[in-house]
Amino acid sequence: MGDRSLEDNAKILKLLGDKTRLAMLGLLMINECCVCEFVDIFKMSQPAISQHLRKLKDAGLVKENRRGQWIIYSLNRENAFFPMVRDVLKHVPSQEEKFIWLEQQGLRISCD
Amino acid sequence: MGDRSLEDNAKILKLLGDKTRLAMLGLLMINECCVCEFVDIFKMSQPAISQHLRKLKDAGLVKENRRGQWIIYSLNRENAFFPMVRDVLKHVPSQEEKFIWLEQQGLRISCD
DNA sequence: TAAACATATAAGAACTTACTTATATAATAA
DNA sequence: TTATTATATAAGTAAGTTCTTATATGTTTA
Repeated sequence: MGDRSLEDNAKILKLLGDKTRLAMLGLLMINECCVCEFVDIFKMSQPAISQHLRKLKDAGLVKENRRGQWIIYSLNRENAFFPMVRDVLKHVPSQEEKFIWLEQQGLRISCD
Repeated sequence: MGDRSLEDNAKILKLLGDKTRLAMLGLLMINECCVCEFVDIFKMSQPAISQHLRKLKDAGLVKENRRGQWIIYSLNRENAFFPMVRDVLKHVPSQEEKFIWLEQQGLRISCD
């Protein structure tokens, strides 16, 4: 039965069902981002941010790339569930203002 | 900030992030359905089913209609998040086989 | 090399979730 | 009216989630 696939979909949706992770994905849809930027944006402890990113990485939704001392996270557009995530994010308010705010604070690290 | 709306989106996605509720919505996208049919389909206790439906109803995603002794649940297509739910379900395997199975078992109640 | 910075991991606490069993409510049928 | 059927609610429990603080790892800079 196709219930295995349904279950996989549900797992991805559960990951999206947290406002921090949903916003993270919204941000990554616009641009890659490093951990310390997420910390500034969400005003959340660094371990809390790391743990959210770990979940997204374990699901294969994001990938990491070390750039010097920073670890830059980006969307994994090859993931089987990426099309669903993209479609979900079309219904979610744009997170662009958060990048703008980051830039205004002089806290921007990763540039495109 | 638009974070209130983001949070609302996340709440809906959290509801979809459970395989039983996700399948329920997939079924309701095809046809309305009563509680006892859900019980047969998911082979789950009646209170468990009722509690899942309650959450979907509290979020405004489904509505109920009494038909005699049965309470028939259907999608609330007027809900602000319905378009997102519809788009999500496009990425989820069809639940139609569950209705077919129900019919084969002679357990179908609600007809369209 | 030592200090500072960026990130990850571990352990634990508070809260939430998804069941369970028992019981209440409402409609129908005998 | 009584029994049966369909559904909801309540209370309790086990497991899961999301933080916290403390610490470890890896990189850069002085």
